[in-house]
Amino acid sequence: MASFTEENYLKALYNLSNPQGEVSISDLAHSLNVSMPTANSMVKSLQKSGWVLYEKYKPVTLTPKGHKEAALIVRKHRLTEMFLVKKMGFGWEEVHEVAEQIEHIHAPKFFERMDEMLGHPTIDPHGSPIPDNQGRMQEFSYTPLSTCKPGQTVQLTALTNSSTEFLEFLNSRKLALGTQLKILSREAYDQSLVVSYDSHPQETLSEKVSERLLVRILE
Amino acid sequence: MASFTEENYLKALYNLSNPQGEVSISDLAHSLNVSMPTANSMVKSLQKSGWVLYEKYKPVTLTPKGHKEAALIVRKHRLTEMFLVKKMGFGWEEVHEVAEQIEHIHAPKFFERMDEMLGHPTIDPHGSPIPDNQGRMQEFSYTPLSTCKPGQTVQLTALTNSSTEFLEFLNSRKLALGTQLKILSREAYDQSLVVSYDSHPQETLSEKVSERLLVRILE
DNA sequence: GTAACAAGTTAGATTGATCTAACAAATTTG
DNA sequence: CAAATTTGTTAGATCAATCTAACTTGTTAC
Repeated sequence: MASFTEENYLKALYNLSNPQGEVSISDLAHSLNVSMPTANSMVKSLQKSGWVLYEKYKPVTLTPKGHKEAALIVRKHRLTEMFLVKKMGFGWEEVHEVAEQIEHIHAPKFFERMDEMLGHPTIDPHGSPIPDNQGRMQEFSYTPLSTCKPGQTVQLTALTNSSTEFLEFLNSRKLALGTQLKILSREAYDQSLVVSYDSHPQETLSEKVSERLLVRILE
Repeated sequence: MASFTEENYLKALYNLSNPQGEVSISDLAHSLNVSMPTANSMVKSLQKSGWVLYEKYKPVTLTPKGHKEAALIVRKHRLTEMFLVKKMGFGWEEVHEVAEQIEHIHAPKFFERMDEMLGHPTIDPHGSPIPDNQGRMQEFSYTPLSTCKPGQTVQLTALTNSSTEFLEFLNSRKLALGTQLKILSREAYDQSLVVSYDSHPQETLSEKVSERLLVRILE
């Protein structure tokens, strides 16, 4: 059984993995706000318990066991976020910190009930996929809005960043998952995009914003 | 800010306090399943942080600050139990362990929402009072069924013990909070009571059971 | 290809929470 | 009341998780 701290390391490794499943000690330490020696010694201990593979001076990779454990923690996190939004009336910008705590609760039935009450959702309130109860996560291939072309119509489907500040920015522009956007033009100088949607005939989105918005191209 | 462990000590002190608000080190250690030296050293550290009053070889008492903190943890525990039963379909015998974990979540709004959704309940699923958001708890003066007399009609209002086993026993006899019982007779030998209620014309309850059932006398 | 820099490691200390062994104080009991 | 028992304390060790300082390895840039 992984401790609270170990669970946080596993989750960080899961989220930081590159396509080869590798994470550097320095990225890990950074992401968890601990020093490199701390991350280093924790990785050694995770290795002893069979959660990760690790060799001196090499990047860390999760074992299948570690990968599944991490995915199930992410599942609990995302189910919780969905529950807070859909069943308890929270805004999508408020749920991260609470979910960060509730994801460590050991009570399978509690999360199974959430899952049922939500009708077995496959994405969380920010469009991120929810791993299934075996820890398998389907990969969506969404396009960053920043790579779309003027004239295209797209639908906002997910975010690459779910910080409170970003979500509050989206709220202020009335941008939500599902919103259909028409791309009117791109400013060559700073790559900002001018778009229209709903009752917003013209709205400018900086590149910083548009690269964090994932969309499905409609036409 | 109290740690997870400190919160458990505060809650134990709250629950174990005698009418003078005192708790012995040995009761505390017992209740938390730690050794006496552990409880002793933790009490010293709780004292340094202002949660308890303590002198060598004397019982421990909570300070007003400690008492309020403990009451607010108990509030989170009992609100959670009620939420699990009323909003998520759990049985009253299943909720203790989950609530034991969720009570440590730091997220005022999460518990405020539970409270609202439940309509500001004053008792939990086992009839125990829920402290208000200032940590004040109203005292009910219920009567143990064991002290009632044949001929009386009473209503089951709370329990002094909420162990899974006891709750499952009550389930098996279809005894729930609110059930009205008529006391038919008492067996002089073992103090067991014969009662009738609902569609149970005759049911025998041992003294061990009847002293854990708290009732309001109707007539 | 070596110097500079970034990344990773080792050593050693600290803190919180726990333990056992040994001793001391308080309480109960014959 | 003195002996026995229970309760409480001190001392010293351990383990998980963290740190800083100092050193080593690997990578990058000229």
